[in-house]
Amino acid sequence: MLEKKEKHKRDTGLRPLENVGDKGVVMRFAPNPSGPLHLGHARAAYLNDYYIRQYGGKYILRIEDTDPKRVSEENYQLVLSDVKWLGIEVSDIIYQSERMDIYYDYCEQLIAMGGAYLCTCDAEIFRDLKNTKQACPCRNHTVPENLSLWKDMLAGKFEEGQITVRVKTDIEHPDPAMREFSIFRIVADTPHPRCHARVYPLMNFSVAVDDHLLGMTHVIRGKDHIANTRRQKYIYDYFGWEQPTYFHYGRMSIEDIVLSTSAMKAGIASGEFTGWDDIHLGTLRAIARRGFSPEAVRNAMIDIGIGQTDINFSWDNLFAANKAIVDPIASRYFFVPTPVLCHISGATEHIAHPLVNPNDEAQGTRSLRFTGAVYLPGDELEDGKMLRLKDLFNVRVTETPDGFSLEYCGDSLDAARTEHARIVQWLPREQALRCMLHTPEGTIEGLCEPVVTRELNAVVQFERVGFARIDEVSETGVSAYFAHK
RNA sequence: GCUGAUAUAGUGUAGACCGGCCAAUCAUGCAGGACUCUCACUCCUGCGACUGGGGUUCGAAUCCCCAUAUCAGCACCA
Repeated sequence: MLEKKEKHKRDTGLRPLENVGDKGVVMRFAPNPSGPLHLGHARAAYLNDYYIRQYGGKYILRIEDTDPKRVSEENYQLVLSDVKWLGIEVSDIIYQSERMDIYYDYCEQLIAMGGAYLCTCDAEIFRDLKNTKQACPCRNHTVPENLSLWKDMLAGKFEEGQITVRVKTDIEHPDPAMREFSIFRIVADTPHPRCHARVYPLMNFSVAVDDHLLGMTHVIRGKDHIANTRRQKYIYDYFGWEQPTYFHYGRMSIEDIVLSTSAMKAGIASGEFTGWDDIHLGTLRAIARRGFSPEAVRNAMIDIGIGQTDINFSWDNLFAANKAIVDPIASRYFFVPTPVLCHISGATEHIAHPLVNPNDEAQGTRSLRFTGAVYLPGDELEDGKMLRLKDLFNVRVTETPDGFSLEYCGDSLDAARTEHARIVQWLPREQALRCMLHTPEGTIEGLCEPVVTRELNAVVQFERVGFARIDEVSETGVSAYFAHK
């Protein structure tokens, strides 16, 4: 039994969790609504989701919207719809902006027990003191003084930047990151779309309070939070709470893709990108548009796992994961890139019936009627070569001063095989629809089967070209996005 | 500068906590082959890695130290 478990563990990739309670685990996905979700978010979302599915329990979607400068009404919707696309098992949605009173209350408690003080020092001055392990004068406030300042802060008696609440840690802590960090600030002039606050908790406070109140058993987040975990320990200790079990996964860099929200925003504003779903971006919307399924992203992320090592995200691995999902179900069609119209002499009318999916004959066939002229991929035309038009017949190519002339040379597949003729995709002159195939490297103009129009939003395989998602169809043409080979 | 972490094939990952069964797993990629009316799928074969140096030990990918490289934090962002 144990041996079996060991083996299973390896198959699924992620190591088992310790400290799992009777009711399973409570974990969270906690995005900040400052833009749409991207592949980096997907990793956090799926790693947590993996364990919820494994052990049962609760998966809390916590919207961390305590910085009014970074949130907007539009972004909430983006995040929610992206979460939906991910298909994770969310049991509750919490908005931190609705919990301000809770944070204020706990802050007051923390002040009352001497764990925090109000600091009116200028941020830069404080930083210099902190860097030389010196306490600022505010650290000596008495508890009543602090409580009174806290009330004044809440009452609006200070301007933005004039006062902050700091946790009393250890001003001589060897790690400068641990010394007396801030947990509340004033944001005066930026209204919050969802609450009427002026005093906002900083992440280390709201996260610690919420993780405890919501009963988190395990937290999986990026290693940029390692220091925060240790800072939050001070808060847990003051309140006598027990910290959850943490995992901090490493940095993931992604080649050839724009990931930072600010860079994306700038690019969209300048017109470099068409929008959040521009295929040069690493947003989930872009990934979806290119024809990747959430399951493929999930599998790729679980495969990457939870390690602290910094990694290079590999498109190859995502391609393979997506292919595994899409190949069995994608309908096959002909797409002819850089098409050349060719007349074929010596052939009678034929109707070809290529399989919609060669691995599943039940999906039927499509039919292409040859009446004398076809479009062929320009790259395949070469003087003297025999070509096999897939599911149709063989032709001999001759180069002439004004192009290529093709001559019918039999139906025999065996003949084509013995001559090592390439089997190529083709389209009848009468059954060819304009098709723009967009790839991150550029757009390929071509033609496709007219029935592709019924595949809107589906991923198809253009034979010998690759998988693509049909993004737009009209009577005059099709727009498709290339996923991978 | 200070603090903390990480380092296994081209890429990702297992093994490291509890040293030997690891001349190192699986996937992906690449190369070759079989199958196939797609350069897809499936199948077979092959390629390819323990950052470096010391130490502990009968024995080290695994423990310790140093070096190097990379990353993170040191915000009144998350």
